Amino acid sequence: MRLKDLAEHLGLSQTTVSRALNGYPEVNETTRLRVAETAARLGYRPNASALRLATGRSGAIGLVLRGVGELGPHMSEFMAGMSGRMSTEEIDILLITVDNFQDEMSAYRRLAASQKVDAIVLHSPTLHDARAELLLDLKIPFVMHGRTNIGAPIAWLDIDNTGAMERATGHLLDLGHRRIALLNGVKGRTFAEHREIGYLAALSARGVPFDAALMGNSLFTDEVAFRMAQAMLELRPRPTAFLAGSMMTALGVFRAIRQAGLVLGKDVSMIAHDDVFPYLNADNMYPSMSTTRSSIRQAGMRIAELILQVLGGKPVADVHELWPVELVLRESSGPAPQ
Amino acid sequence: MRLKDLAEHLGLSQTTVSRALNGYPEVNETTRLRVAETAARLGYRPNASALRLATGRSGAIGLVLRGVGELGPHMSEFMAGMSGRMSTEEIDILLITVDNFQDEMSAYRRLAASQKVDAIVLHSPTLHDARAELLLDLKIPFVMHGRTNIGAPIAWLDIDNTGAMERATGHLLDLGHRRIALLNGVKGRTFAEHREIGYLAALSARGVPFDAALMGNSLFTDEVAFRMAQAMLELRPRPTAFLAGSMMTALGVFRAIRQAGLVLGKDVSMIAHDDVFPYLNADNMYPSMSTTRSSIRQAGMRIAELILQVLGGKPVADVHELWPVELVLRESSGPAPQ
DNA sequence: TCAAAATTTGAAATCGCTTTGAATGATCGA
DNA sequence: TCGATCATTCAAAGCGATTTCAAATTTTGA
Repeated sequence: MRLKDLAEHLGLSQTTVSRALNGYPEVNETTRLRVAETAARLGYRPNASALRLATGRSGAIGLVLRGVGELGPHMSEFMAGMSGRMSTEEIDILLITVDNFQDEMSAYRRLAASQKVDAIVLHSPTLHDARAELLLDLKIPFVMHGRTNIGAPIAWLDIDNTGAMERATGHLLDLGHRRIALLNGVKGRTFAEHREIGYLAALSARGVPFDAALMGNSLFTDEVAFRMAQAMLELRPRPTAFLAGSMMTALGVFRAIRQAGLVLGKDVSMIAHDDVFPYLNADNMYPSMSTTRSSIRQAGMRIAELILQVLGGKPVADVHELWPVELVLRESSGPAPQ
Repeated sequence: MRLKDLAEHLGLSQTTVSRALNGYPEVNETTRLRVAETAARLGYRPNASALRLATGRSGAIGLVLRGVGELGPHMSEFMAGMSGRMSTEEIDILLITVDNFQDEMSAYRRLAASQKVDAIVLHSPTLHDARAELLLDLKIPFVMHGRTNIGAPIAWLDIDNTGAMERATGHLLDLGHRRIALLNGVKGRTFAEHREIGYLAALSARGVPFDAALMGNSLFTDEVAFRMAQAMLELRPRPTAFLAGSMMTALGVFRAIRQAGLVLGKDVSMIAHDDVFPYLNADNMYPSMSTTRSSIRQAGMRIAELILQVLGGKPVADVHELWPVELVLRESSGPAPQ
């Protein structure tokens, strides 16, 4: 069913039918109704490719994932949020995976040249993100989940990682902990750097010296977290508290603590960052987990909204959101042991 | 940079340039080289919309997720596999989320009418899947992850859920367990029904009666698993073994076991189904988890391959794959307590 | 009542590519 | 040597929508 067929069926020109369906004012209300009714009855839908070619808009926004490994629980929650919002607008998400940084860059070039997407979502930025510069250069609209420091203004949404970590660390210090381990994200990523800043700020505010052996940078998986925590627990004096970068990390740390014959919430405290996975609830853990909490799904939803704003012409310099992070205290964090 | 510009730049017609780039035989080799070199140098890429319109192929395959909740760890692993394979072919994945069954059906109608995708991946089928019938009706190629029972032949890839569950249950029975709880997936889903069949088959083969109180059907999340396991552990005589439908489920069961003051692998056994999440390793759990194991990521990869075959014209009746499932015994399963 | 303005419709150009059918010049065979 | 064949190129017609510009019809106003 093409527009042409529909038009013939109605005894009208393609022009009029097109206008009627797209809500242009210069079409008789009676005609519009007749067209709308017939189109619905016959199940007409404009051919997406033709529409895109004619309008120049692709109706899709791109998401490039580095290494198939990036499509983990964080990303899937984020996407769930994004796509929930986008589906309302008949905009879909184009998913592309690449193996390395070089491929990611050329993926953006391809996307730009082939005009497959109207905008791009950039995630997990580094402090000085080359991808953002490229997209700026390619003049393809984008919104960043996180922040970066390049010359030009860009649209972003981020959570207050520094503040969250400063509060969490400060809280543990107030409970008497002096050896607090930080299992942070990969070095160079903005969020990890921000968290480190918050951590260090809290330490120095209380005059507690920083010990490099208590800081680890890695992916947020159960396994590496387990290994790092295990190693740290062998230090003497050993850490009495852990700051876990994610719930997956927390799982690994938890395992290490138990394996060392220690009790979480008594011998060792932990505060984890919780991105709010529906299938892994901090409240339901045993003991329940103290967390710094911010829904990554909501962030995805909001970023979709911001993209629409940017596409709608809002200046990117005005599209900045810094979300506060809750500190939720539960059983896993308590006073330092004597 | 349009084809036209490139052609003018080269002093050739669009026809020749197009042919040269697409590897048609009727173009002089010297010319082809010159075109290819110039195109690369100028960074020419055909406009995706125009190309799609001209060829009638959209270069994308669709994935519709029901309820934002479906985009969980299973799906993200599956997608990682798919997209890894697809990216080689310059085919991208179009992600659409819907809120309910009705919306999912109309999403397919839309996809078909607007020709946004060349094929669709159908997942989590029911025994008699209406979506498959719709797609058949809409004449849009698709491959199913799982199986369903509709009249016509369709392309599918599935794992041997029945066999896996039969072996796992049989193994527990051999260890002396008589009250074995099954935390299965949602009723009506093919995989859950298949697992139930395997479970019942093993029971009846050993003459052990089935107790409906020991079977639960639900989503695979930590939380519901916890609650169901908790309730089951209050039964007298209580179950001495659990079959967990997923690793998330296993986490919840584990919690319930601990909370009941029992020891996993001694007082209670458990075998979980492991879809192989890179961030949640059965080997690394404590105690390590016995599993029925099948990589959902590999399934995604393979399904991408199958889609390409179907698009290439392979008859769907010839596209069937049933993957065996490993049974990996670790510490969480042991002899029934006396 | 009749020209001017407003309303409603349609023919044709356009988007950027592929592909058909024709044209050109070079090569071949007898 | 000359028509037939082959290799190479191109002009133009699609693909299915939107949109410009013009035409037809109706309404308005003096």
